[in-house]
Amino acid sequence: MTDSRAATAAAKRRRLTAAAATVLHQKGVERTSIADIAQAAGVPVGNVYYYFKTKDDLVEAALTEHTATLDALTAELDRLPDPRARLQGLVAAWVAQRDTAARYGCPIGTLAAEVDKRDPGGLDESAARAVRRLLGWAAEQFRELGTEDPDGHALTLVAGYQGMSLLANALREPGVMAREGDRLLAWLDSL
Amino acid sequence: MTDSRAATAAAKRRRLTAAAATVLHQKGVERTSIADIAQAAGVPVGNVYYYFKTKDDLVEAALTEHTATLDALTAELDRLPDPRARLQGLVAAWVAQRDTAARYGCPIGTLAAEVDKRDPGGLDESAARAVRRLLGWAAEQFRELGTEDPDGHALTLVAGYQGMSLLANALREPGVMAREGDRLLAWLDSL
Amino acid sequence: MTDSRAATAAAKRRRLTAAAATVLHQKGVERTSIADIAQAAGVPVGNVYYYFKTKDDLVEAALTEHTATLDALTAELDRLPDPRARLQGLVAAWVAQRDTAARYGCPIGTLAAEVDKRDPGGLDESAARAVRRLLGWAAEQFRELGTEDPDGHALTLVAGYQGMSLLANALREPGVMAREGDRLLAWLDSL
Amino acid sequence: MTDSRAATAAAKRRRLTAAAATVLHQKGVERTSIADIAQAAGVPVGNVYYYFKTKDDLVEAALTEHTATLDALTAELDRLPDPRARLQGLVAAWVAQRDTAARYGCPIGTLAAEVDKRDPGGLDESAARAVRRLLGWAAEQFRELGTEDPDGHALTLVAGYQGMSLLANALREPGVMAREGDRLLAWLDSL
DNA sequence: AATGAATGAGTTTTCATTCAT
DNA sequence: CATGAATGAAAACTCATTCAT
Repeated sequence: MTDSRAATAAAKRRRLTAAAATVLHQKGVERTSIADIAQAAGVPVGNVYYYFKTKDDLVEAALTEHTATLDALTAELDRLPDPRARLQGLVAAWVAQRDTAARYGCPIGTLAAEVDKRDPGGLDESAARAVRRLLGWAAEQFRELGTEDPDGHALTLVAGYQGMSLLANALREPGVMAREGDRLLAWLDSL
Repeated sequence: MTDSRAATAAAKRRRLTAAAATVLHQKGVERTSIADIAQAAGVPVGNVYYYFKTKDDLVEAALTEHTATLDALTAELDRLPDPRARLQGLVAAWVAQRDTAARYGCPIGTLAAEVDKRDPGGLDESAARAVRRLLGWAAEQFRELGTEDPDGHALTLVAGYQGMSLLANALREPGVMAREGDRLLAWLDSL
Repeated sequence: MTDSRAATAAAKRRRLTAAAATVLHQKGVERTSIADIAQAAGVPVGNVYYYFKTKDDLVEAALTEHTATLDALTAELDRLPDPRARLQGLVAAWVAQRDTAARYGCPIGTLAAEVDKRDPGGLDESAARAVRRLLGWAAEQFRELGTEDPDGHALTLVAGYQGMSLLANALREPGVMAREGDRLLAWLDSL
Repeated sequence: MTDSRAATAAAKRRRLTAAAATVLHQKGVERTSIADIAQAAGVPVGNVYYYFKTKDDLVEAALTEHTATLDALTAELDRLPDPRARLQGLVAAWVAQRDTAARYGCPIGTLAAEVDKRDPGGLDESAARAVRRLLGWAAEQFRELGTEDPDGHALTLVAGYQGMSLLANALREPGVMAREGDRLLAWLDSL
C-alpha cells in the first residue's frame, strides 16, 4: 500500500544519500557524475531527480550523511565518563580509519575543500556547518576537562586531524595517521 | 632570431605556468578550463598545446611553480643563522598569507587533494613530491636544531599548516591562521 | 456517493481546465509543464492523466475554456439591442483587458500561434475553431447592422484586435490597446 | 590561409544565422533544438557553440536577420519617390508572402510572441526593437505624407499586418492576407 | 611554431507519460 | 479513482584535444 511505497521511497532516498556520501568521497565532487551515484544506488538516472533536484542537493545530502556518521560516533563517545577519554576515543577512531584516509582523505575535509570552489549557493555553509559541528563537540569536551580556551584547543585538535589526513592522502601513507594520532593522544594526556 | 624566438617561447611558457598556478589554485583543477588558463596568460587556446600536451601537464607545471615559490622562500630563510628562526620565519610567512589561505586554501594542499581524485598518471607523485620537499626542508631544520625525530616534527609542523589552512578556508576565517600560527610559533619556541 | 464522487471529479476537471487556461496563457504552452498545471489546480500530478490523456488535451481544454469565456461575454453583449453597441462593447472589453494583453497577449491568439508549431493532431483545428467562433459572432453583428461584406468586416475587426494585442505585448505597452481600441470604436461608429 | 579560414568561419556564421532565422520561424523557438539548426546549416552540433554561446544568442541572431531582411525591403522601397507608394509597396510585399504567413505567421511577430514567454534576458528587447524598426519606418512615411499622428497610423498599419498574419496562420488561409491587404491598400489610398 | 576552428563524447537537467498499488 | 514514484528520451551546454593552414 501507501506504506510499503513510502517505505520503498524512503529507502531509495537513503540509498541515494549513502551512495552519494561514498562515491563523492572517493571520486570527488567534480569527477562524480549523477550517473555514478545512480548506479551505485541501483537507481535509474532520471529517477534521481525525483529525490534530489540538483547535484548540489546530493552533495549537501552527502555532507549531512557524513555529519550524521560523525554524530553517531560522538554520541557513542559521550557515554564515556571522562572527557579526555572521549577525545582520545575520537582520535583512536580517526586512526582506525587510516587506510581510508590515506586513500581518499577525510570525507568532510575533502568535500569542504571541493565545495569551496563551486558556485556559491549555500553549499559552503553546509560544509562549514559540518566542520563547526566537530569543533563544537571537541570544544565541549575541553570545557568539561577544564582546559582554558577550549575553542582554541578544539581548533588545534581538528586542524591536526585535517592536516594529518591531507598528508596521509597526499603521500598515500596510512602511517602518517598513526604517527600523528599518537602525538595527539600524548598531547591530550598532557593537558 | 632563434634566440628571440626561444626567448619568446620561454616567456610564453612561463606566462602559462604562472597563469596555471594562479588560476588552478583559485578555481580548482576541475573548474578551470584550458581556455581559462590561456586567457589569463594571454595566449591563444590552440597554442597552449605546443607548450603543454595535456591539462595534466599544466597541473604539474602549476605544482612545480608553487614548489618553486616555496623553494624561494626557504632559500631566503636559509640565510638566517638559527634553524628555529628559519622555521618560525616559515610560519610567519604562512600567517602572512592568511587571507589567501582563507579564500582559496594552501595551493599545494588543495592541488594535492584534487589531483588525488584524478585518473592516475603520475600527477599524484608530483603532488607528493611537492609535499615532501616542504617536509624535507623542515626536517633539516629540526635536525640542525638537534631535535629528536626531526621527520616526525616536520610532519607535525606541515600537518599543522595544512590543517589550519583547510579550516581557515572551510570557515572562511583568516583568524584561524593567526591563532594556530601563534600556537606553532610557541611550540617551536618550546623545543 | 456516486453523485458526490462525480461532483468531485467534475470539479477537479474544472479546476484543471481553469488552471490550464490561466497558466498556459501566462507561461506559454511549451514552457508550461503538466506539473505546473497540476500544482495550480491543486491536483496531484499522476492524477491529471485521469482527466486528460495528453498535454495536448489540456491545451485543447484551455482553448475551449477561453472560448467559453468569450461566449459568456458575447452572450452578455447579445442583450444589448443595437448590434453596433454590441461590437463596441466587445472592443471596450478588449481595452479593459489591456494590462493582461500587454503582459501575456490575447489568450486565443497566443495559443493559436503556439499550437500552430506543435505536431499536427487536431490542435490547430481547435484553435481555428476558437478564432472562427469570434469571427462568426462579429460577422453576425455586422450582418444585423446591414453592413456589406460582414465577414470581411469581422475579419478586419478581429485582425485589428489580434494585431494590437501582439504589438502591446511585444512592446509591453498597454497604451497600444487604448489607442487602437479608440480607432476601432470610431471605425464602428463610421459604418 | 588566415583569409580563407576567416572567410569560411564568417560564412559558417552566416549559414548558422540564416538557418536559425528559417528554422526558428518555421518550427518555433521552443520546438527547435540546436541540433535542428546545426543540421540545417550543415554544421556539427558542438561547433555551433563556437559561434553562438547560447540558444538565446541564436534567437537574437534570427531576430536580427529578419530585421535585416526587412531593412533590405524598406531600403528598396525608399527608392520610390512617393511615400504612399512606399507604404503600399510594403503591403504588397506582405501579401506576396501570404503563403508563408499562412503557414508560419510573420517571423517577427511570432518570434516576438514566443520570446515574450522566455526567461527574461534582453531577448524581449531585441524583439521589441525589431517591431519598433518597422513602426519607425512606417511612421516616417506617414510623416512625409503629411498625415497627422504618423505614429498612430504606423501602429494601425503594423497592427493590421500582425493581425492578418496571425489570422491567416491560425486559419491556414492565405486568402486572409489578400483580403486584408487590399483593405490596407484602399485605406492608404484614402489618406 | 601559431592559431582559429572543429569535434565528439560527456554532463546536468527536464518532462511527458506510465505504472503499481 | 487516486497518487507517489518511475522511466527514458531528449535538450542545452562544456571542454579537452586535434587539425588545417
